[in-house]
Amino acid sequence: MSLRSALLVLLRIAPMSGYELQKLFSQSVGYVWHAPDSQIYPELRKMAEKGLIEAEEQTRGNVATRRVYHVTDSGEESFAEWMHTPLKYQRTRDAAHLKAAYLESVDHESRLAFLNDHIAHWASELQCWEDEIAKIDALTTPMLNRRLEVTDDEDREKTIAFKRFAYEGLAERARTEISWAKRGLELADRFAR
Amino acid sequence: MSLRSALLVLLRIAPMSGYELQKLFSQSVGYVWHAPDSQIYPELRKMAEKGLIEAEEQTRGNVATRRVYHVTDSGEESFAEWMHTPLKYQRTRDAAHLKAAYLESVDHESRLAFLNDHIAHWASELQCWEDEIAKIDALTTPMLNRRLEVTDDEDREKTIAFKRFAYEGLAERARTEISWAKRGLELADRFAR
DNA sequence: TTCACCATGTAAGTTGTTACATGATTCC
DNA sequence: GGAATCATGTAACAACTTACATGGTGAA
Repeated sequence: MSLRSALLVLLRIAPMSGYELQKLFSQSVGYVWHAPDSQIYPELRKMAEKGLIEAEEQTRGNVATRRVYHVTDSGEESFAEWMHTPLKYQRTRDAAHLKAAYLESVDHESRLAFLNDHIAHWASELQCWEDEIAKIDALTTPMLNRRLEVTDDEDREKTIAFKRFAYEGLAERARTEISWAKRGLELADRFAR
Repeated sequence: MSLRSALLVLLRIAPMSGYELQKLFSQSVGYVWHAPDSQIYPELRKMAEKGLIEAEEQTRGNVATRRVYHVTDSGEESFAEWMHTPLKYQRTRDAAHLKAAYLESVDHESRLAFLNDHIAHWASELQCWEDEIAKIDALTTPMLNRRLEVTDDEDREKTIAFKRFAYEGLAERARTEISWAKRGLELADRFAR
């Protein structure tokens, strides 16, 4: 049910269409949660059926319509419930570490390729999160600013602080992965002929 | 297809039945990869159909049978191919960080509960990996020892080193999550009344 | 004989991926 | 007129979860 929570979270910030949600999911927010449009539209329909959100149908031009969803009271309740419910931590499924455990069975070049890929992947994620943190500090995040507009003065610092905290955690994880893989490169060099 | 790879990896160490694989998946190995029996048995069947593994049927007592699978040449090839193929890093879906970003919307106690849960979860994972590393160092890991038995002397150090390296990465990640959540506790205290 | 463990599955449902499908609007 | 973007979906499949279902073996 976490796609539902992710959608609720975003719609709470501002009413949006499926298309806009999908765009967010393929940009910065997408690095925390991602879903393709084929999953978003049906889920929005289901949420509307359950009364968690409501659609306001807008006509674009003469024919096209767009559905802008907003969170209902029942949706707010559902969000609060999710926030108060302990997370189910599911079992790890970590292909990278599984592979790493068997690197002795491949040649030096393949080891380097694997480790450099790992570094490149996490470096790009890190970049994304550092950018996001910089934007939070500069107050140039559109989504955060929209949220702050409807936030009491006294709660603004808190809102910003936890947002930053979340992204810091993601950045730290990326750094951990990078430094691990770099140590792997050193290890690989030790076993190179 | 990574369940397939995980099964191949384990069967390469030693021929095993589905039951034994399932037990490994719910013990130490299960912290790198996990799958329930309902997924394992059908997958083994499919792999046997494709010729990646072969079953040796053993009768237990008078009636029961157990199928001990071993990796075929074709399975070895498939393993090698997997090792040489770049990983597809899929998009993050991280409920913990998603929730963390909205901690300002709940009360102090709920914040503490969330963060302490996070710490407890990762502390238990960390414990598991540190134990595993200690066992690797003491050469008391049954699976690793089985692998070492069929490994050339010159490759043993390498085999041990990469295994340790993999678990170190998992341990470091757990430590990162714990220290992040601890900073979260400090942050929560700052906003407590 | 009862309990822990060995052993193998099916079934239904949810979630996520990939590919396909369509058409409108806006700006250059 | 064409390209980028807006906008909404369906279909098929793959992966994973949860619950159910069955029965044998071995040791106290």
